Amino acid sequence: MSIPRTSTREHILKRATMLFQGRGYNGFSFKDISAPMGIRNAAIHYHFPTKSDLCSAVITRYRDLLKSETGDFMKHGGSAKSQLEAYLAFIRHEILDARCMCPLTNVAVAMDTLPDEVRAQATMLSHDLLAYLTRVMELGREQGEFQFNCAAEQKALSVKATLQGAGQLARLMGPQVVDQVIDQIRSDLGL
Amino acid sequence: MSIPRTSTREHILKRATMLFQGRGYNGFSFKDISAPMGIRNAAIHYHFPTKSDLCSAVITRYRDLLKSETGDFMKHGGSAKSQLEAYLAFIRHEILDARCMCPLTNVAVAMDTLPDEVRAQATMLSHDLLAYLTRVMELGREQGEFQFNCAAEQKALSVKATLQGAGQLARLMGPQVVDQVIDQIRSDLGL
DNA sequence: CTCCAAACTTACTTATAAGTAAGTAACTTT
DNA sequence: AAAGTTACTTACTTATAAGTAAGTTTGGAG
Repeated sequence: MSIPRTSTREHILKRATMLFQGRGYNGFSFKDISAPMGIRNAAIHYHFPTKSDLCSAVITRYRDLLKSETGDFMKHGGSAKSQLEAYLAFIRHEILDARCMCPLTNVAVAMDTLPDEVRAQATMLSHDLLAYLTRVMELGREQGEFQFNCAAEQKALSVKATLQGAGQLARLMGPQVVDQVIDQIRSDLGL
Repeated sequence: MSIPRTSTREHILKRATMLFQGRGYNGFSFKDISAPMGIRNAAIHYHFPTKSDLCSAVITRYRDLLKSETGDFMKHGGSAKSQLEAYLAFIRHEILDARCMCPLTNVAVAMDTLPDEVRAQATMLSHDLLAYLTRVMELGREQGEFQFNCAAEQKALSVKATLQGAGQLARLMGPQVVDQVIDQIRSDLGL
């Protein structure tokens, strides 16, 4: 080889992310990554010994992304409404443009067939995400931007659940579902 | 063989339903059905020539069940609140007791890897379900039981999305998630 | 009693999956 | 310049998947 040695690993991770979030753990194989890249399956095994390692890395990466995007808010607070809108825009983009789902969806579905490590990473992601959304809800209510009368944790859970469902229904019923559901979330928060 | 000839087909369908709703299309094989039943894979192929036929039958069955449970209400109306509660109880049972998801979840996740026939059945199920929930919302508002200020279709969509998400999050974060999310749905309807 | 069809089993094929071992080209260090 | 390390490839193994063809048992109809 000659051209882009260093970026192969990143390339693999990106394709694995698309496939994992787009089809689920059992819905893709190493070939789906290697063939379009013009490499061999063994090259993937070199960077990620097992499929478990590969998919764990996908989720870890997602967690890292989330952490870097929300770290500031988690520490110092800020506008809850703009945080929520940013997260909604991110999810909207993943569903409509990338045509993929939150990793939690894919893990939940295949739960019983997954390696422990993947499950463990997903559990951590779920807690990261819920902690973040809970903080957003909490501060949003304090700041008078959001209105709801239950625990912030419960509201965060409900919002996240609704967004998870939106991704699914969009695939079956069409893209317009996403904005309808997102509007309903806003409306239920008094926005 | 000697014992229960006639019920083999039904037995296969029941196991396939559990597996399909529990692990997704790509998360189980014929062996997962045949081995615990003490039969051979070929026996499954006798009743359902392909995996596509089998999974289509699973969804058709689910649609038939829904139709028979909701047919009366769809034709003559009735108490929307009791209809909603019945549906919530059904979903709650599937998640907590049967530990499985709505077929729509599993189809949506594996969408790009599924046979056309399975996708088609799932699309029909999604419209059946949404039509039903829309009717429930519509009548519930007319009867003064529910309160919301958007189209009944949109509210139904949002409720369904939230329930889909509840099933996923329950697997990752624990069973208590389900009742929290369901309570939030009630609350958002003014119940 | 015989024949026949329903409901299987045995035995097989073909395809694809994840994973491994050994070899190789190129850059890196000493 | 020699030796080692990185990043692969080739070639393979083992397991499992869906699906098929041909044979076998069993209960019932004529």
